[in-house]
Amino acid sequence: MPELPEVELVTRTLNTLISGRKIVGAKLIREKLAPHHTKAGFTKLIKGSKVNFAHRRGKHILIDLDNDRTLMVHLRMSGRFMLLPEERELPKFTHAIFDLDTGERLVFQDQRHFGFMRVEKTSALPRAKELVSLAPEPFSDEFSLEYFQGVISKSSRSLKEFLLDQTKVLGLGNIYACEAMFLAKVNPRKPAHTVPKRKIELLFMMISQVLNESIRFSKKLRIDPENIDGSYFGGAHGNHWRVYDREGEQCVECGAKIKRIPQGGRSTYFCPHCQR
DNA sequence: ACCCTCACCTGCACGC
DNA sequence: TGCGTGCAGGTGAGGG
Repeated sequence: MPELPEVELVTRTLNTLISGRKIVGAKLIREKLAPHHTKAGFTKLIKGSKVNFAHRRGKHILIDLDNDRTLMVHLRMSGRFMLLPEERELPKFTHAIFDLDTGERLVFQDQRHFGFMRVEKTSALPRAKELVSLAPEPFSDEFSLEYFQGVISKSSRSLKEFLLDQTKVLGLGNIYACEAMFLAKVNPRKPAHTVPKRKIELLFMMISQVLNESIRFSKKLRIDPENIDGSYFGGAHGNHWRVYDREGEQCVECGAKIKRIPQGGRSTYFCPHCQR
């Protein structure tokens, strides 16, 4: 489910809950969750290590262990972690379990089976194929207006599809892409390279704004360790989307009806009057 | 190198 | 009630 702010929240929560903990047991239940490993190999790489800290790159969660290994995790649509008491029954769709020295279990649960894990040498992380072609982090200096102008002017895809391409712009998903385009008053259907310069600048600022405001919002939330799924925005923030999931409702700016159109097999929500 | 479609899963909300 | 359809906050493979 998560986009960058949600992944950031999950990462921060994991850091609080499990850094410094020893992993006394690791079990891969659904082998396809970590297709690069066998069940036994997965256990061997992790068991007995201690968690140094959790960080992230884009929407990938990176859990550094003290044995020069990093557990890379992508939640995709429905992956989540749960820190459960020892005797608690395992939830449906539990695909991996990490036993901690506290007696608790960190469970990875994923209803749709899209999630992904891989253990990689920490020193080799920068070359990991999942990470190597990702765009710069949106809050880094490298993600500059000049960079953004450069990539947007080379893309002939629709603006919406361009914004979802993690090798061009990192961290947006379907919601924040729609929200950023709405704030910048840009038409999601226009080929990316035809967006006028002034709107590119505005869009660049709005990308930061939507990501930032959600991260700020997430810092006020109290996270349930038994449900670290990053879906808190849906509940607490759910009515605050400006256009996303508001088909047929009135635009908060002009009152026109919000439209939903398919783009790249997914729904784009926008105001046809404001975003021209 | 780019772009497009499909594939990966389950569950839920909807209309008939 | 049941069944079929479309949709869900993501990406990768494989084709052109």
